[in-house]
Amino acid sequence: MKLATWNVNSLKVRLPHVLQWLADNPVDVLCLQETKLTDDKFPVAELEAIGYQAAYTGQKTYNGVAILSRHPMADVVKNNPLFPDEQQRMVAATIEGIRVVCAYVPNGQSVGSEKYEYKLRWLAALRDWLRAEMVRQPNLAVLGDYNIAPADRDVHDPAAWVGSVLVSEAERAAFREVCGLDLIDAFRLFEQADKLFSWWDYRQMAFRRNMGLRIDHILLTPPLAARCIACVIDKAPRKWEQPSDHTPVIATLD
DNA sequence: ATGGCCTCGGTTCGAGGA
Repeated sequence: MKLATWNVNSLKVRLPHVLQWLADNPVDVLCLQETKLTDDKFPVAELEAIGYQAAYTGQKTYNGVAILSRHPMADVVKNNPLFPDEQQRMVAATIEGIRVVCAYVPNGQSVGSEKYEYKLRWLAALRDWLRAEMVRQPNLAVLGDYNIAPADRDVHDPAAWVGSVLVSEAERAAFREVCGLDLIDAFRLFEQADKLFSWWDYRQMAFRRNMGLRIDHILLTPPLAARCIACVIDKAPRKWEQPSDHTPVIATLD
């Protein structure tokens, strides 16, 4: 069983990339963020043609999330019932006995801004909802763009980034609170090389210079962590023409 | 040097992302 997450930064622009990536990597589940599509524009037929069904919730211009699955999906929930929100940032479904949560955590813009406070509130509500959800379904995976680099080793230049949005202490504390529910960062279950990231700015030739952050994560409850035999970041699509600024993360379960 | 680049909406610039 392979579960993956990818912020595609517009599914309209990146549909060919997604189709190509799934042809190369026929994962069981792919969580997408920043689809930026209203539901009437979601490419259901194109995905069905390659064997994936979809649960999705989107809006014009911003945000939008989806779960693509080779297997049937049950109990689809759109957004956090504990956090009424115009912004479409979460979708969940039960697939092959696993509660899959796809999350697009707010960016936060800058420390102390209104959007930053919204990010922290959003994360607190996510934690509260996950706490209840884990009781109902101990096999739970939260995949997505967290917009948080959990530790300095997830940052290409910690000194340059210190205190700024995506790495600030309050954001890291919010991330640790989610992990404190007993959710484990699948990537850190394994020995990993240094300087592996999931996002690079489009500017400054950041990808070529590996000036990145690891902000896309797969969190697993202990029963799933025990089944996890690999977690990798696939840099390949970041080298393709007209890429997303994020690249996929994949967890393999026994 | 506090911007660089990309996407969107909707026009040729501003907002937002990270």
